[in-house]
This record gives sequence, C-alpha cells and structure tokens, in this order.
Amino acid sequence: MIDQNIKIAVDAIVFGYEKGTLYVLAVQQRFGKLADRWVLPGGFILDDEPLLIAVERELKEEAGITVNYLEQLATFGDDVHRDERFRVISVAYFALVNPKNFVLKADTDAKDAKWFPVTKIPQLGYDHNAMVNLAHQRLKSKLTYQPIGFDLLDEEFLFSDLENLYCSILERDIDRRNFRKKILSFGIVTETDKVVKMGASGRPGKLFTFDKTKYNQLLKENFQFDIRFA
Amino acid sequence: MIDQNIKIAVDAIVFGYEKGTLYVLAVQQRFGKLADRWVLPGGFILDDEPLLIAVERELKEEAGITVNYLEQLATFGDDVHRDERFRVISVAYFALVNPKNFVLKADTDAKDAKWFPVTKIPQLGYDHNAMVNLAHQRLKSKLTYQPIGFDLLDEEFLFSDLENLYCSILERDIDRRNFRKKILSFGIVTETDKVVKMGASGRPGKLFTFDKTKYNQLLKENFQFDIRFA
DNA sequence: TTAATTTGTGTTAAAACAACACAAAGTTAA
DNA sequence: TTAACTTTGTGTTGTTTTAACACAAATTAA
Repeated sequence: MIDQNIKIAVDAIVFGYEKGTLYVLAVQQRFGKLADRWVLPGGFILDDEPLLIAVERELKEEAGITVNYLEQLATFGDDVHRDERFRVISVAYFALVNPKNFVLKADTDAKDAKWFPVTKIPQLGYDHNAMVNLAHQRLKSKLTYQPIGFDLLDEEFLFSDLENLYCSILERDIDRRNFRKKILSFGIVTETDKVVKMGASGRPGKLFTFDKTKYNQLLKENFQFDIRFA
Repeated sequence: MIDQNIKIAVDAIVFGYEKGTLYVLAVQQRFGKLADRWVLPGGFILDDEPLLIAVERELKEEAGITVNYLEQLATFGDDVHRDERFRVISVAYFALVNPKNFVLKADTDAKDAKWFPVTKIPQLGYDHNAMVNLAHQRLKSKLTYQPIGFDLLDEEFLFSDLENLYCSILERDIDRRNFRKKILSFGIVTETDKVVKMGASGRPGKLFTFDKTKYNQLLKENFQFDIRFA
C-alpha cells in the first residue's frame, strides 16, 4: 500500500442575502495556531464519511445551520503549504441559505460564527479568501443560468425582492419591467393571493413563490433558465 | 495531529478528436487486482506534489502525452468504497489534446494506452465511467461558451473541420453559413493564405487559425464567446 | 389633500437569430 | 473533353428576442 501523508478537509462558502447585501459565513477558530482567526466553516473528514456529509456535519457543528443549496466548488491542493502545519487538501463547497432561517450558534470547535458582507471580508486563515472569491464568481455566473436565487430568499417574496437580489449580486441595473416579463414568461414563479404592505410606504405588492416542481418538469422538456440582459 | 487514513489520487479524462469522432484516452492496468482492466490515466499523488503537476506527470508516464488544455473537473469522494482496497478520494481533471500530436506509448505502470470512441467506452475500473460521463457533459456545455474546440484541432484547420467538430460533439446539425458568420464575427479566427485540397474531391478550402492573443485581448474588454444556436 | 413611495403594466425600435439556394473550384468517371 | 459529383464560399429575409422607455394605481406620511 502506498505511503502518503496528506490530510483531507472540506470547507464551505455559505452565502446569505438580506436587504440588498450579500453575506458570507465565517467562524472564529477556538484552538490551534490560528486561534481567534476567522476562517470558513469546515474541517477534516472522517475515514468513513462521504465528502458531502462531512460538509453538512461541519456546518451543523460550527454554525448550527442547514443550507438550502450545496454543491462542490473546487479542490484546493496545488499549494502544498496552504496549511503550514502539514499538507492538507481541501474540497471547497458552495452553499446558499436564507439567514433568517437560523440563529448562528458556534458549537464544537468554533468560538463564534458570523456573517460578513461580501465586500467587507477580513483576512481569513489559509487560502480561504481565494475560496470566497472563486465562490463569489460562481454565484454570479450561476445566478444567470440556474434559478438558485430563490434559495437565498424567503419562501414567499415580493417581485422587488427578487429583482433587488439580482441587481445587488450582479452589481448592475436591471429594467424592472423587462425582468418581470422574462421571469414570469418561464412560468416557474407563481403569484399567491397574499398581498403585503412594504415596511414603509408605497403600494402593497403580491407575494410570489418559486415553483420547484414546475421547474423540474420543465427541465425534462429541455427548458433552459437564462437571464443575462438589460 | 488528526488521524486520517485516506489516500488521494488524480485521474484525467482526456478527449481527442479525429475525423468526426470524439475519443477518450484509457490505459490498461499492469498490476494489482484490476490488472488488464481499462481505467482512466491517473494515480496517487506524491506528498509534496501539487495536484496539477501530478496529473501532468501521470499523463506523461502512462501515455506519453502532454495536453493542450487541462482543468479541474470534480472530486470524487462520496462513495467511500469507490476503491475496494481502501478509501481513495480522486480529483478528476478534464483535458483536451490533438491525438495527431502524439503516438501513445504506455510507460511505467500501464500495459497499454488507447483511444476509445466516446460512444464505445468499455466498462472501466472504479467509478471511471461516471467520470467520463461528467467530463463529456462538461465538454459539451463548455464548447458553447468557451473557445476550447481549437485545442482538439490542428494549428491550421479548414472551416469545415471546426464545423464538423461542433456538429459531432454537440450531436446536432448546424447551419454552415450561420456558423461561419458567427465565428468570423468574433474576430478570433483568422484566415491564412494557404489553400488546401481536401483528401478526396471538391473545391480546395482556405486554412484558418485560432488567434489566442486576440481572444485574450477581447476577454479584457468583456467579450463573451458564445455559440448556442441553429 | 398633497407629496412621496412603491407596485403594476404595454409599445416600439433595434438587434440577433433561423431558414434558406446557388455559383465557384476542384476531382472522378464516362 | 464533357458531365456528374463533391466541397467551399457567400447574402437576404422574415421572425424572434432584446433594450429602452413612462404613466397610472395603491398606499403612507406630512
């Protein structure tokens, strides 16, 4: 049996969105050389543990959350000294969650868990800033060809919420009318009969929901979600 | 230091294209339980070896080739028993090469190396068929939004070569005129003054080249290569 | 009751796409 | 040497999609 002395970890870049701001979850390390440093939630996997399960476990342990969307992002293993203690290869995961659904609570290894606005991320341990950058790019591009924005919103949302989410994450203006037309044309967003008054003033708006079942149906018929425009 | 007993390998899905057929490179194992079985080129990484270097080394050792394009595809580590001997997590890489540039020669660990048409891939060892499927999908989708087709062709090619490559890999008809118009409109393919007679009969055609420098320039100006259409 | 805010809706000009056919340059076979 | 065949090369047009744009309706705050 070959001799190899490398450890494997998983890390997660968890995005949350609230009122026009995109956040990334970080945890503060309790032990070790990097104690007190902010890092991405993650850790070593167990010998008999699938990668995906490991990420979910770490997110639960370190921040007390369960995400809405989770996919593998990339594996970081070219820099042999990305962890200065010994060689660690890390499989990074990309995740989305609605921050309202959870109260962050650091548990086992983490001293604290906190949402950082994506524009104000401190220097993180290891190569975690690079991971965040890659994940941020992925979020931006994926938003245009997969309906993942809904995983960042409440079950029921105003059309303006969806629109603002797109505007702020893609960092550009979007024509409100064209956006609504396009999204509605897909038939995957349905209008509820609930009407809600915005916090402040203005005409009340209808609440909408994402119809995942309909979306999965359409996928089989070769439907392609796509909104890169105006 | 944590105790973990997992090995890390890399594997490569190398695509080659020739005369309307897409091929995948496989090697025949010389030793071990899977002796004589066809598998993807790959192997365990060294303790101080970056992942990318490991893939390049294995491709050189097992098949004697250097690829034109190489990128990380995905990491396979959810099935804890994908290797029945002990737990191995494999980082799969996606690669493109022009088969004409090399004569395959198995070297160190491999008994033989061979191109299989992507439609006639035998049962491979481990979960390598799943890797090939994922890579094949990636190739298809990437072909439409990144100019990677050129890495499968000769330096100089006929327009019909490019068109046939797209047709056969995407498995659909493409209008010859619209295709040419679109590609030429990007300005990244330049006409040489060489004219070549096709093997058999027919009017001789001009040779074209992919202008990578121009493409990189355009990228800075927010150019987006894209051909999903007729 | 007036001003301010937010939702909701339709038209039009411009651009991109899809569909389509024939002439030119060469080879092969009669 | 001519006719048949093969492959390259090129433009136009109708249809669809996209981009740009403004005003009325419902509510709150002053």
